[in-house]
Amino acid sequence: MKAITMADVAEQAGVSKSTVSQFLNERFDYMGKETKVKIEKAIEELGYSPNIVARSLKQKSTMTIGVIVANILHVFSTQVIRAIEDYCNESNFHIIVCNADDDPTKEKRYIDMLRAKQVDGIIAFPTGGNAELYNKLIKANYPVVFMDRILTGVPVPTVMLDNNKASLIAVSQLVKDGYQRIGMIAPPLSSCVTSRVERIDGYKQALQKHGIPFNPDYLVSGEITDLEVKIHHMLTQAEPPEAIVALNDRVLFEILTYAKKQQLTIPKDLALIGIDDVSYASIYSPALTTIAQPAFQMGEKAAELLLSRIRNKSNEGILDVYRFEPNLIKRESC
Amino acid sequence: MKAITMADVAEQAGVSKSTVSQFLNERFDYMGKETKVKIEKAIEELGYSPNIVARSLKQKSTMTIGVIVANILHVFSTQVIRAIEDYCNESNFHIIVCNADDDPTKEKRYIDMLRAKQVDGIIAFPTGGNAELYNKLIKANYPVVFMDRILTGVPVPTVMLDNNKASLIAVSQLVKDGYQRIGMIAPPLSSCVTSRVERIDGYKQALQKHGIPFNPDYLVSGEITDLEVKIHHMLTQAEPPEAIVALNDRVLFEILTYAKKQQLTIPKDLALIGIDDVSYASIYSPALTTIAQPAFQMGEKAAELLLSRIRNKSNEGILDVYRFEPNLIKRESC
DNA sequence: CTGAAAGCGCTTACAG
DNA sequence: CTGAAAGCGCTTACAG
Repeated sequence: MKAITMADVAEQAGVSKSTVSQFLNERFDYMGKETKVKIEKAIEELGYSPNIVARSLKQKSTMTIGVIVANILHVFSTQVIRAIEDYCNESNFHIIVCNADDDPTKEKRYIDMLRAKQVDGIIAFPTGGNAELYNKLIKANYPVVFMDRILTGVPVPTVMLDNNKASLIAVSQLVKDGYQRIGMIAPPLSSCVTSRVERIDGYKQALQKHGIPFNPDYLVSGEITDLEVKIHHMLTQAEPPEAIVALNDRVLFEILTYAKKQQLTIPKDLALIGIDDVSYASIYSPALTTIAQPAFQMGEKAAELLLSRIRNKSNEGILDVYRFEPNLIKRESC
Repeated sequence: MKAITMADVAEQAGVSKSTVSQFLNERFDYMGKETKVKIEKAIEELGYSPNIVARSLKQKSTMTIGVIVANILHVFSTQVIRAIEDYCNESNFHIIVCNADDDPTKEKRYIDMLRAKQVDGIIAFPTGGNAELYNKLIKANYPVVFMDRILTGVPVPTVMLDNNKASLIAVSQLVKDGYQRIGMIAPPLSSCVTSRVERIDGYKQALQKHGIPFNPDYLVSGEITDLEVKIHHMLTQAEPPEAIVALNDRVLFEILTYAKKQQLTIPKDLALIGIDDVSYASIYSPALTTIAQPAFQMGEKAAELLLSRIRNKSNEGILDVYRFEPNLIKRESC
């Protein structure tokens, strides 16, 4: 584009660069009315727009943050990003979006580059492989907020679903509906994905609470691609579960795929409840009972935490884990 | 974070800033081996990482681009963004994601801010309300690529689905399946959303091609929230359509909601085919026949076009519209 | 009420 | 093979 700079405006208006800068930053306290008008006119005529890179260099603030998710294609991440973007937009921040794909190497590259580009802070779904790096950032008082995953030993404000409760609600609902043989199907359990670990723990605790002994044959976890076989195995044992909690949307999808293929009738042959309110829950037959995460509120909270950290420059009193309530949406699948 | 600058590295290594800069930019042609080692060591010891903002100011390139979508929550946009991000990541670019919500004012604000932040180029789903602004950018030789929408009079490379063909495939499939009374349901038709206009045109042309007269009562369009009433009206007329083409995923959702509520059996009571391959198409009962957009290829193409524009600084020969083939995925709903 | 000057952290001819 | 110097386009004390 054109290369109109502040110097050009200053010349055109017949004032100094300093004065133009004052004008742009709305420091009008001592500015003559005439001066103001002259500058306004010059800006208009030249079509001047300030170079924010130059400002950023001087002010050490870029008004942009980085958001590192596992994969933007996951609906939860998309919703969180949308909420973050809305919040940032109101505060005149922009967001750089990065997909780490649960790969610590990729995550590290992004963190380093974002830092080099001087973004004012980072919101991350951490992979778990860069605890040390994050700790370095924190020690340097760099603003970081985590989402969905807790890294032990990394003291960062973290926004989480109350996963334990989500499982409790799910199991309780199934019990209430008269089921006793309740299973859970889960993705692989790497220990860094806190939400998964917590949901499984919550499932076990909920069973206990209801006086149902935990049966290891009723808990299946594995890569999405292997799940079909494992589900088959689980459901064809001597005394299979009558009801299943799907740990997340992608597991639910696999169960539904299996159910369709085997022509199982839901909930008669198999009752279902899923954590994550999938888009098609209400139009499925039967409509699917789900437990929704308040993704937008969670994203907004993360943005709020980060921006307040950025503005206050302090690390005080916000090293907590913020828990959000899961919402049961009762439909027809159990 | 720490405030280690190139000057610190230079001092520590006992060389000048220039030399450090040469080192960082891998201009090793004339650099002594010893010097190299000294600098490497200094960087390591100090944990130096260059300030890219400073570099950007000097080089007039930020290695970041802006992506303005209508709404990241639309699945197509999410997929396009993911593809763009992947492509950019390979080329060491970052993306700033913006939601314009089909609001020209919001779009303008984003464009202005992105420009001010000196992003190297913009990929947009344009709202249609800022043709003039875009033309200014283009005249200033600023790299812009459009996605999904054509603005007449704005000469920019544009990535599009062959929407006409998508409708043709849909109608032809329905005809082949023995349906003659074929309707289409669509979102509102503001003239700027090219894809919608083209799909409707395509629908009409396809009917003609198959010798079926166009019946205005079989074409319904309106706000998503009003669609249920309109669908009801359409399907309860004397001789209602036996089959329907859903213009996009959101329309399809409304039709399915209606069908479930009215307990219509698909395809017996109503055959369906949807443009956009929705996530639940394969697990729905019956599985839904859809026409998929190659969203990832389209996003990749947009990124490729933009980056090559950025690198070549020329506007030559790429002012075309790039059309992508829709893919029929035949399932059970028609 | 306004301007001259220094500085943010780099890069880049140019000189030697 | 390396360094001094100017400059990218802003902001910010400070002087007047």
